[in-house]
Amino acid sequence: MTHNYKIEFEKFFSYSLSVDCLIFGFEEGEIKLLLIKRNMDPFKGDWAIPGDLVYPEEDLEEAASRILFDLTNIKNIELHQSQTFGKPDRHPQGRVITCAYFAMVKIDEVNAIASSWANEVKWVPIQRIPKLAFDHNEIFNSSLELLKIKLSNEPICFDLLPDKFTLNELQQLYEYAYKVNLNKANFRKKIKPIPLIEHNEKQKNVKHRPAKLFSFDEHKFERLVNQRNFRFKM
Amino acid sequence: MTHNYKIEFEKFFSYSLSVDCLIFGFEEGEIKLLLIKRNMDPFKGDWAIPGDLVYPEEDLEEAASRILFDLTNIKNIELHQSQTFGKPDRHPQGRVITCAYFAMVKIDEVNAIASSWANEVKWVPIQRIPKLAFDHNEIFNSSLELLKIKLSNEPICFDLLPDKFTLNELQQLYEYAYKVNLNKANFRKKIKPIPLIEHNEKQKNVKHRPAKLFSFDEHKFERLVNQRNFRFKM
DNA sequence: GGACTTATTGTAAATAGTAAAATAATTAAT
DNA sequence: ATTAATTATTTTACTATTTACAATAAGTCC
Repeated sequence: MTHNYKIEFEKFFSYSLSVDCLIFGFEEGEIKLLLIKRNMDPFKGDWAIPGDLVYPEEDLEEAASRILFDLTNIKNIELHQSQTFGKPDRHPQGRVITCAYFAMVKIDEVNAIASSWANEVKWVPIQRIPKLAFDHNEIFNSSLELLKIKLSNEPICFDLLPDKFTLNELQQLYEYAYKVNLNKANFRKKIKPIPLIEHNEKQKNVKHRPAKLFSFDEHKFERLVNQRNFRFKM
Repeated sequence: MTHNYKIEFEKFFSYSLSVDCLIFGFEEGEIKLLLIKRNMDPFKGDWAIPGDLVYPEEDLEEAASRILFDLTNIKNIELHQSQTFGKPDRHPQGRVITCAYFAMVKIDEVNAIASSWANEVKWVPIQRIPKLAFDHNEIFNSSLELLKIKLSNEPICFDLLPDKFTLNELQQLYEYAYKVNLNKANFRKKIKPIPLIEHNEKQKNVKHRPAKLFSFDEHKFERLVNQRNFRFKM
C-alpha cells in the first residue's frame, strides 16, 4: 500500500461493490438454482442471479444474507463465499466488483418468493441454466465447481435435503451433482460412517415398498469430528 | 440490483479495492510465505502480506500479477484467487475491500526482492507467522486452507519445488503442509501414477547416498488427464 | 573396508471398493 | 387370500488399494 490516500482518494475510492447470492435447492432428483427476472436496466428482462449493492456499513456476508432473506424469508443459514469478479467492464454503469456467495436451502421450506426484487423468480435445474445477465454464467460455473468440492468434503448435502429424507434421495443428489450413476448397495456401505437418525416413519404415497426416512445427526457428527479425527468424505 | 445508480452514485461508488498477494515458497523442508515490513502508516513497521490498490482499468488478477512482479520479478505464473474480505472497518482510512490471491514460486529462483514497496522482506515458515497488519492473519489462515485443498487435488506442489527435486523433498512438502509423518515406502508407491521424468543426475553435496533427481512431466500429465480420466489425488 | 545414512524393493495384513445375488416390504391384479 | 411386480435393503464374495514393517541396495565419509 504505497499510495497516498489523501491525494488519490477520488481516483481510488470510486468503485462500487455488489454481492450475488446463489441459492441452491434440491427437488425431484435435481439440484436447482433460484433465478430472478430483472425488472430494470441493464439486462432488463434477462434471467440473473439475485444480487445487490453492498451498503456502506454492511459486511459482505451480511449483504448476501439480506438478499437471501428478501427472496426467501430464510435467516441464519450458512453462507459460503465463492469467487469475486472485477473485470473493469463487467458492469455497463461503472466499476462494480461483485463477490459471489452461495446458500443451500431446503426447497420445500421456501415458499415466500418474489419481492420488490424482481417480478419473476424460478428454480432452474443446474444442468439447464440459460444465458444469464452480466457475467453471471461465469459466476455460476465457478460457484458450482466450489459447491461440488464442498459437497464431497463437508456434510452440506443435508442442507439441501428435507429434514427427513430417504437414502435414495441422498444418492440421487450426488448422482445429479457429479453426473454419475452409483451402485445402490455400495453407496449405502459408503455412507455407513455418517451418523444418521433412523426414523420409524416411512415414505408415503409411493406405489411400491416405501423407504425408511432418515435425518442427519448433527450432534453426533460434531462429536465424531472432535473426539476421533473423523472426516466427511464422499 | 434495484437501485437507481444516478441518484445513489456517490453513496455507492465510494469504495476502494485492493488485492493482497500471498507468495508461497518451499525451502529446507518448510513452506514459507513472503512478508513485507510496511514502511508507511497505517501499521507502519508491522509485517504484512504484500498488497496494493487495484488501478481503475485493471482486472483483479492483473493487479495481483503486478504485485508479484514488483516483488519477485516473476511473470506469467498461475494465480489462485482466495477469499475476499470487506468488513466495513477493516481499513482505518476508508472502505477498502481486499481480494486475496496466492502464487507459488520456486524459492531458489527468486532473488530480486525489496523494492519501493517495503524496506524489508522475508520468507517466514507458515507454521510461525507472526501477528500481521490489518486482518492479514485472517487472510493468511483462509488462504492456507485453500492452498491445502489445492495441494491435494492439483499438481501444484511442483510449482513450489525446484525444477529438479528428490522424492524426499516432495514428501517433506506434504508432511509439512499437513503436519503429518508419512511412510517413505508407501509415499513412493502412492505417487507412482504421477508422471515424473527421472534424471540421471543425482543430489550433490550431501554426506550420504545421494537421491535421484526428478522433474514433473507436465505434458504427459496433460495427456493422461485428457485421454484417460486421470485425476491427481494426494 | 567398515560404519553410517538414505534409497529402493518386497511382502503380508488390513482396509476399502465393486459386483452381483438374496431377501423384505409394499401395491395391485387375480 | 394368493400371486406377480416393483422397489428397498441386506448379504456375500471378490478385487483392488492402502498400510505397516522388514529387507536389501547404493552411496558417502573415515
